[in-house]
Amino acid sequence: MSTSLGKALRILVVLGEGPASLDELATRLDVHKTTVLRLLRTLAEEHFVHRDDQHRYRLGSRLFELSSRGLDQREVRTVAAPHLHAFNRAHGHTVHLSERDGAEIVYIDKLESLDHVRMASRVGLRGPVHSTAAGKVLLADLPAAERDRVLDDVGFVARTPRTITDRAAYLAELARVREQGWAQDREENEASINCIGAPVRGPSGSAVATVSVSVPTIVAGYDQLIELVPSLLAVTGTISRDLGWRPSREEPPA
Amino acid sequence: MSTSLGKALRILVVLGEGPASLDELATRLDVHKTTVLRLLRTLAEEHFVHRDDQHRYRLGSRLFELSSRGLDQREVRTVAAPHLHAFNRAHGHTVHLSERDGAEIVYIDKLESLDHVRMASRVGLRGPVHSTAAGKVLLADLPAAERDRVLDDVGFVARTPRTITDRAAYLAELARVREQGWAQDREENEASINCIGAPVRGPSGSAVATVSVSVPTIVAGYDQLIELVPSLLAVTGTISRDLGWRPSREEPPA
DNA sequence: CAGCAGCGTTGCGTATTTTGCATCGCTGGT
DNA sequence: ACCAGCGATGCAAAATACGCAACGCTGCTG
Repeated sequence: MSTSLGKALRILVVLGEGPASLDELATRLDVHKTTVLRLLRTLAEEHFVHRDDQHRYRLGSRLFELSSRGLDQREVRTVAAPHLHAFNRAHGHTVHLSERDGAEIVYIDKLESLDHVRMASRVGLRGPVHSTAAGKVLLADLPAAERDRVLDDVGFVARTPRTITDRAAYLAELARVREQGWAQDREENEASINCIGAPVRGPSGSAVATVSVSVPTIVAGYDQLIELVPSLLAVTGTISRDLGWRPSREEPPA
Repeated sequence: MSTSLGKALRILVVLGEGPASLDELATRLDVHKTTVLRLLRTLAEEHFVHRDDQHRYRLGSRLFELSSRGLDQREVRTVAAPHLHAFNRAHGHTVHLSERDGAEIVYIDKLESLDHVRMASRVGLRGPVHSTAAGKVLLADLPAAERDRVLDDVGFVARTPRTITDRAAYLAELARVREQGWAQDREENEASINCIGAPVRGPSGSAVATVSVSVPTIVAGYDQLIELVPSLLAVTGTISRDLGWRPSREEPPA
């Protein structure tokens, strides 16, 4: 639509991979130097990009500020933060808070594992809804009509040999998740990483976000991970109540 | 320079203040609805902006991802993080890590105070170099020539009645800071907030960043804040050594 | 139930903007 | 001192964004 804006945004994305010079950017994006230069100038004026003494560009402070502001605008995140910290300190595993956006989930908070094995995930990153515990949790809770509409957009690409790639099988999995109140992902999204997730509910009773725990198989086996389920459900329960959820109603009216 | 890009960036800035509708954005920015719509579409395509079901726009996940990446690219931040956490846990006050950018300082990390009184600062925000402890630290360490060049860009605006607004007085203050190895700010940047800061040094011996502690006067008086100086110097010393600084040389060769 | 108001959306002609080229200037290396 | 590499600039051509006017949808209100 707006081509110059599109180019500018792609510049930012490329800079996300690391600092770069004007030339590098022009080459990587296949845009003429002069264009890139001018876009960089406006980006720099607004501090979206920073130009250092050696004419290298990197992401600028406005981006950090906006991100911080945007994250704070999410009520779930603010409410969940202290509980996630406590949970992370208690068990030491990587914890993610995610929301759904169409057929993808987005990490809106992440707490690093205390071991030295770290995951490559990151706040703002997106993942498929069909291969993650977080995705299963959020889809399981959706009214059938909306869920089906979302499923139409799911490509069911096999991320690992264990990924569920069949719509019917996935629906069965969702039923299981709904019944037991939490979801698992046994190396379905990333090889050597297991994950469990449970829903955070808002005042209406519907799932607004998910807390999930990711553990590399070398750190802890599946059985050990499953032992964390009660603890995980306790955290999501607390966060939900803090958000105004009233546990009384068993089933949301759908 | 690039007007449409400029408009798009301003859209992002406005959205930083909170979600908004197409109309609100068009009015606030004084840009025609149709233009805003098209810019929002390209922004949304790249996930810089998110459009929810009710046609309200908010900042999108790409921003969060880029911010997270950009912050990780700063070595200081990664190295400093664990030490800052420890310091924050030990004393409970707001801690900032900042770098200099021209005549301003930029917060590249922030740890919240553990009391309920919180500061309005934020990662990515910028502050004047002449009224903050962080600014004093970073300027004090600069070679005279470069320092003078930076000072030419300092407006010396009075942020509070106590702000140093005189170049000569500021130079004297910098000399004091250089001598004692740390800086203070007694309600010079914000009324009712005192602050102390100390330099983080890189392998070359020059200050690459600052750690500063901000405390509202109602929480602790100046004298109590000063008691933290040894502890603060210990943290910055540790971070500096982790960055490859060798304490042997007393004075950098300048 | 009908009419209305508010808001988002679209197509199109105009004109502003961006673009790419050629050229210049600076810096750092040999 | 020269050359190579890279960043910066002015200008003319052209693609692009712009603003207008009008449409359609949704949710009120009479």
